[in-house]
Amino acid sequence: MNKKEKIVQSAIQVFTEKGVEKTTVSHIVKTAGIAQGTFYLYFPSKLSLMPAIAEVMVQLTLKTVIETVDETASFDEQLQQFTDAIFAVNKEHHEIQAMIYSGLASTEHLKEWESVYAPMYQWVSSLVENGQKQKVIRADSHPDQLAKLIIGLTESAAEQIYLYDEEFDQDIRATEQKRETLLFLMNALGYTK
Amino acid sequence: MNKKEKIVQSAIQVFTEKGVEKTTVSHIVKTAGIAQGTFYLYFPSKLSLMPAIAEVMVQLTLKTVIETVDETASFDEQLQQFTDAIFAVNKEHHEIQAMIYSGLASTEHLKEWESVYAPMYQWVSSLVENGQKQKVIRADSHPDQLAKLIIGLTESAAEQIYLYDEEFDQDIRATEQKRETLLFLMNALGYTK
Amino acid sequence: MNKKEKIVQSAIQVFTEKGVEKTTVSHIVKTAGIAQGTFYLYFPSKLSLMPAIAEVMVQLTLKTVIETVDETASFDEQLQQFTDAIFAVNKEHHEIQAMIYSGLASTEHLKEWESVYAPMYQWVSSLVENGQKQKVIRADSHPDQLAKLIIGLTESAAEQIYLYDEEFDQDIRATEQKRETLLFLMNALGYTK
Amino acid sequence: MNKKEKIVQSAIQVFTEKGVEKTTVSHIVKTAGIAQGTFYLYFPSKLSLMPAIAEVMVQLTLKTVIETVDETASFDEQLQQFTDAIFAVNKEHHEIQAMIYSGLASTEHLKEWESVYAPMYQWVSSLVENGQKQKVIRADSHPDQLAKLIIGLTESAAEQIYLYDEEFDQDIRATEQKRETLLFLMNALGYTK
DNA sequence: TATGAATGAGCTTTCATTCAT
DNA sequence: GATGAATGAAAGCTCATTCAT
Repeated sequence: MNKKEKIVQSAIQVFTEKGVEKTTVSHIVKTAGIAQGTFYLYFPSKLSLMPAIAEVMVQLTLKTVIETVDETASFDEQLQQFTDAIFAVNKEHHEIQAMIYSGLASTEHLKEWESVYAPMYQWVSSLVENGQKQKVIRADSHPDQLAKLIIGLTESAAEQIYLYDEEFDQDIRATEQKRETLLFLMNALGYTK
Repeated sequence: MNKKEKIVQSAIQVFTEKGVEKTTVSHIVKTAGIAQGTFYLYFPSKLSLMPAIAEVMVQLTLKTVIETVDETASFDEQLQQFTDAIFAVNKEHHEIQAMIYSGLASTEHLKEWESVYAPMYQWVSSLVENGQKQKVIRADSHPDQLAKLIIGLTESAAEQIYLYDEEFDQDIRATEQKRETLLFLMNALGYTK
Repeated sequence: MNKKEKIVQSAIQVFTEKGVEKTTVSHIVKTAGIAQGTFYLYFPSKLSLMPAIAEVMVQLTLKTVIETVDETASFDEQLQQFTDAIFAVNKEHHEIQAMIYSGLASTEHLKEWESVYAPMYQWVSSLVENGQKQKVIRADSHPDQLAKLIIGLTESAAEQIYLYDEEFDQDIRATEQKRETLLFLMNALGYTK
Repeated sequence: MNKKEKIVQSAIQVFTEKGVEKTTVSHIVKTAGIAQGTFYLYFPSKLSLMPAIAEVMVQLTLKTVIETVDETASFDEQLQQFTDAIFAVNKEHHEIQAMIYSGLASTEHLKEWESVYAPMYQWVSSLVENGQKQKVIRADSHPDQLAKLIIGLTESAAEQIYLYDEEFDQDIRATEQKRETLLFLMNALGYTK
């Protein structure tokens, strides 16, 4: 792994462990095992890290989604696998989600958000398009529009469990929330097999 | 207005104007017209402001929702007015949303989130319950569950426009997004008039 | 007890519990059960407390000495009782000793030191004078001079045990130190029965 | 001189000039000619300076003692030179003495006191041991015990002059106090030539 | 007398960034 | 490229003191 990747990985790790507000460049470089100054060879500032982290996180999420979803399965099965994947990533990295929000929001890197998140949108958009082609879901909305709403809904549903909920009985509530989210989604898409 | 309220109001104002990262206690107290030390009479630290701000924002959102929604209107009209209200608040205060996320997430005040957001959940839950009683929406999900998903979906839809999108053509895209969100919601709830 | 005395007593208590550096006027008035502003009705500033505390402490020490020493006993017995008394007070209030040092030293109240400490010096001076009159100790030094050295020696001996030593085996080391101090003193005074 | 030494030296200087209560880290770093942040590279807090200062002061005292005392002189001459040295250091740095007391006392660094003061105790203990070997002083007390008492007595005697006394006629009273202290000491040690 | 909320100067401390090596 | 000691602006926070009640 090269130094730049190492910095991003360490940053994700430290943010996850210590939280956003309390993470410093010093912590990150210590975890990465490099010198303070080396950081600035790869990133012009601390804030410029954020898009890189967001990108890695989106890639990780997309990778998890692709690995979890069986392309040969039916649409409803694929949608269920998709929500499972989103919930799984969120469970592991819920701290980072908040960081991406605030990190991107407080910089001038907002414009990069769309391009960073694009592959994820695209994947879901394709899923929706297939469903429409198979005529198992409604076709009166554009796949891109539906993709946005599906992703927003599923991630916020996961956050409600993993970011704000107490840990007690978390798994049970997660299962319930996933079931409800899927039911909600299927209805929203007008699914009929 | 007492000093504590003044601090929270000023904090919201400054955060909205200057952004999260660049706001300091010093800015807040200057805006509030009080002394630096007075801040610490009411809040033990800077981070402990966050739950108070979140509470005010949720109250403001709920107030906007209540004012916007016509209680005598039909369910579908009420749902549309609800999404309008959420989008309107988000347009005005999108910076604060990110702050609440990161502020709450980075402190140990997460447990307060549920109680802070409770009135909002309750309101939507009642709306859903009415819809179910009128038999215009499906009743195979609990109103509380649906409320969570409705709020999550609508707010994430609004954020996609106001937090991350460019300002160019924002209103047009907002209108479109609202329309799609409402359509999505109506389907998700199995609405039939 | 009037308010002024209450302030001094509370100050001594808080200094003993929390240490010098960490004691605030706020702590003192809370312990005294009075309002913040009331403090300044009795003392013009925080530092002006120090001489009052010193005075009380010296009075307390003298009171302990007078109560402990049997006036009808022989000189060597009285000297032993004196060291016992000094060690006893020091054990109880060692924190205050350091405070008096630094508190008086860092103010412009040093001149008051002599008058505050005068009764103590006088008492020991009388003891010495009696010893000289009874011809059990040497008379080639002035009683006042000897009194100063006796007090300085005994207090520093006590401090070595109670201020800086670890608490483990403290009583044993205190006993030993007292014995050595007394032997040292008796020789220093040229005691012969 | 490295930065750490520079900080300690400057701290001693500023404490001596401005007094304990009024010295700030800001003053110290200005005197040292370094940046504010550099201070915290070497000392985690302001209070953690105290043991380092104490150590330097003890070293300085010991250095003065060693330079002043003629090793080839007789025991009584050496003892006189020792008291001269202690009084000389105290005259120069009486402010620091109070600071060491309060600084060490108000922190959790008390345990370090013994190790900081150890070389001084050792030196006097050796002096005493030599006296005992030459049979010019009594040998019924352990040299370490006597060393403690000698140092405590001499320093408290010096403090009585330089810390609390007025400056008027200070030299005369110092001379007198030194003479009395030496006489006291010689008797205490049972000196016979 | 007594109060205690309010003050604000100034403290300690932090940490993103730089630069000589 | 890599280092890490040094920087210093600026942050969070404290607390002796004041004053309207």
